[in-house]
Parts: sequence; structure tokens; C-alpha cells
Amino acid sequence: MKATDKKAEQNAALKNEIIAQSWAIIEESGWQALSIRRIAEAIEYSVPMIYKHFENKEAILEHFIKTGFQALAERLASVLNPSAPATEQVQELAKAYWTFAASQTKHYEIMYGLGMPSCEAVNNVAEIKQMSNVMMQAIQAVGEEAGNGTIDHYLKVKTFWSMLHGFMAIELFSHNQIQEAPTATFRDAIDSFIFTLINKK
Amino acid sequence: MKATDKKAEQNAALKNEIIAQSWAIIEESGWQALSIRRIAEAIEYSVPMIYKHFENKEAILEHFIKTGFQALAERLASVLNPSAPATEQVQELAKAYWTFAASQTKHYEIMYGLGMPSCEAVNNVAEIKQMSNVMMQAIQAVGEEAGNGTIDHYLKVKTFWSMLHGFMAIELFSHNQIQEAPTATFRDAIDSFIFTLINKK
DNA sequence: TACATTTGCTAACAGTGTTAACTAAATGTT
DNA sequence: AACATTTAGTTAACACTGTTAGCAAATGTA
Repeated sequence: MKATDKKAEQNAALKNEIIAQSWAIIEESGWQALSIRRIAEAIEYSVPMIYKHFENKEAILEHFIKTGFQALAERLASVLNPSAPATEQVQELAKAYWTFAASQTKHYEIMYGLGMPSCEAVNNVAEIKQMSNVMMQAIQAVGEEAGNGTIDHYLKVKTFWSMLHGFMAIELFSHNQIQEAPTATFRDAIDSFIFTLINKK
Repeated sequence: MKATDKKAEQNAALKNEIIAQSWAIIEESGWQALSIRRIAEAIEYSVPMIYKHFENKEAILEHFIKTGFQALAERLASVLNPSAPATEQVQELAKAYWTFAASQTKHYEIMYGLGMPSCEAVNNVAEIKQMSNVMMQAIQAVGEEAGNGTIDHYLKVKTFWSMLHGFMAIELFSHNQIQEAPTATFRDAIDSFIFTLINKK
């Protein structure tokens, strides 16, 4: 079975090459510029070879949606420091979210920019659930630390996520890019959000 | 000059027809499905006729971005009732924003979905400024009513807008549509935002 | 060596935005 | 009325796009 293994390896290698070259194109020219023929030229294979590894073009972009949310979820999880004050953790999460969107803007654009078309996949994307779990953890911790048991955590996570993405979208919309460091507006909004977690209504 | 007037009228009529048929296509199949040839078929003219009235396809979509923000700004302005309590006005604005996005989802998708490509135009779009002016008015009123002079209104408008759009985007992202009435999550978030306008820090 | 399978390609189909070059009709001028 | 000129509208092409059917060459198996 050594031969078939080698084949499988070569197969996987080509698939990785497709992914790598696709990403190179996206990084250079944006995801709108990704075309099957450009990929084919980059991997130095003919067009139909790509369809041996991906059902269609959308599947390639979906791959980047998935890895994007995966990377984001990991980044968020990595700043979750249970020994730090809970409110600080939420701030760190927000900061990490901003930094991800700012430094991986091309990735962020695919994740939300394509968005609606490939929506069926969204609810099944485990990475998104993972992300919201991380948020949930931090938000819950704030509630507990403040002795505030009346919070609807699910509701707050959605609000948190909406706020985070809202700022990113408007930032992209207005300036076509996201500056490196979170703005005062953003930090203020996050602080306000945290405030609503602490204070019982 | 009657003859040239008639020509101008016919010209405008065809332009309107292009817009109308384009919109019909978008409403039926989404803005991704809009193509020059489909428009040409619908207006019963040949393809190059369209280029007599619009520089390119993007210009047609940009037209809908503009009219979209115009309609949104008008809707928001129409619920601005100076004799009502200021906080209630902000709530009404948020509700109106939601209702617009829910009832004119195709329009809303073009306004933000295309977004990044045609970004240069954004800052010049007077309709967006008009929208933020309406928001500014209501937010300012809350601050005054609460005797809170420490608010940075510009900052709060941006936060407000980011929150509103953030919710719409996540709603579209998760369910591919926006339900008719604002969710409890949304109303709660808006109330929290208003809370930060009232309370001095 | 003869057959079967895999590997990869060419070439096409149907669609896209965009434009150059043309015809036919309407207009203006003598 | 006859000619010139502008205008309205067309056809047909170019250079792309995603996708796939069919074929040739290389490989593995008997």
C-alpha cells in the first residue's frame, strides 16, 4: 500500500497547493479576483484538476471561511486568561477580535463578505460555535464576579458579537480598512457593554 | 426647442425603465443575478443602449445604494418626533432602522453587501451624512434631557450605527433574513446604549 | 505483451461586462 | 426636394468567467 499512500500524499499536496496559491491570489488582489483559471495557472495544472479537489469555486472560498473562523476562535481562546479579572477578559476579547480583523482583513472580508450566499453552511460551522463559546465563558464570568445572576448570557453573547462585527463592518465601510489599534469609540462601546453586564437592571 | 425636450424626456424615460427593470430583477433574484443582458432583454433594447445611460454595471448598483440610503434616511427622519421623550426617539430610530432592513432586505443588502468595492463613493454620499445627522439629533436630545454634557456625540453616533448594522448583519448572516419585529436581544442592546447616554461616567 | 485504470489535458458550452463598427432613421441645411 | 449630418439602435466581437464532456498518454495489473 506504499504506492497508494504516495498517491494520497501527492493528492493532498496538490490540494494544499491549490489552497496556497488561491490564498496568494486573494492576498494580492482580493477574493473577487479569485478565478479558477488564475488558480490553474498558479499551480501549473489545467483547470479540471481543480475540480478533482474542490466541487466548485465556492467550496474553495468556503474553506477560507472555515479556517478564518477557526483562526479567530483560536485567537480569542488564547487571550482568555481565567486568573485575570473577568471584565478585563472581555476587553481583551474585544481587542483580540479587532486585531484579528485589522491584521487579517482579507480573511475577515471573506468570512462575512461572502456571507449570505453560503449561509446554509453557517449554522453547521463548528468554528462559529466555538467562538461564541469563548465569548460566553468570559461574559458568564463577569456576571458571576459581579454577583449578577439575572443576565441572559445567550442574549449578551449575541449583542457582543453584533457590536464587534458592527464596528468592523462600519470601519471597513467607511475607510476600506481597519486601523491597527482599536479606536476610542470602540473601547468606549465595549466598556459600556461590560457596564451592562455588571449592573443589575 | 420642443423637439429636444421630447428627446430628453424619452431619454429619461428609458433610464427610468432601466432602473425599474433592474430593480425587478434584483427583487426576484438578488443583486448577484443582475446582468446587463438580462436588463437589455427586459427593457427590450440592445445591450449598448444601457451604456448610453450608465457608465457601467456598477453605476446601476450604485444608484440603488444611493436611493437606499436616501429611503433609510427619510424613514429615520420621519419617526423623529421632537415632542416625544428623547430616549423614546432613539428607540424609535432603532426600531425604524430594523424595520427598514427587514422590509427592504434586498435594498439593505446592496447598501452594505457591495460595500467595500465602491467605497470611494461612500464618503461623498450625502444620504449617509443625512442619516447620521438624524441620529445625532436624537442622541444629543437624550444628553440634554438628562443634563449630561460630557457625551461625545460623534462617538456615540458611530457606536449607535455600528450596533444597528451589527445586528442586521448578524441576523442576515445567521438566518439569511431579518424577522419583522426587533428581537428582545436587539431592544435590550438599544436600551443599554441609551443607558450610557443618560448616565454620566 | 494485453488489458484496465488512473492522470491530466484540450476544447467546448453557456454565461459575464464592455466596446468598436456599422446601419437606418430622423433631423437640419441649402 | 436633395443633400449632409446628426442620432438611435444594432450586430458582432473581445476578453473574461465557471463548469464539464471527451480524449490521450502514462501507469499498474494479468
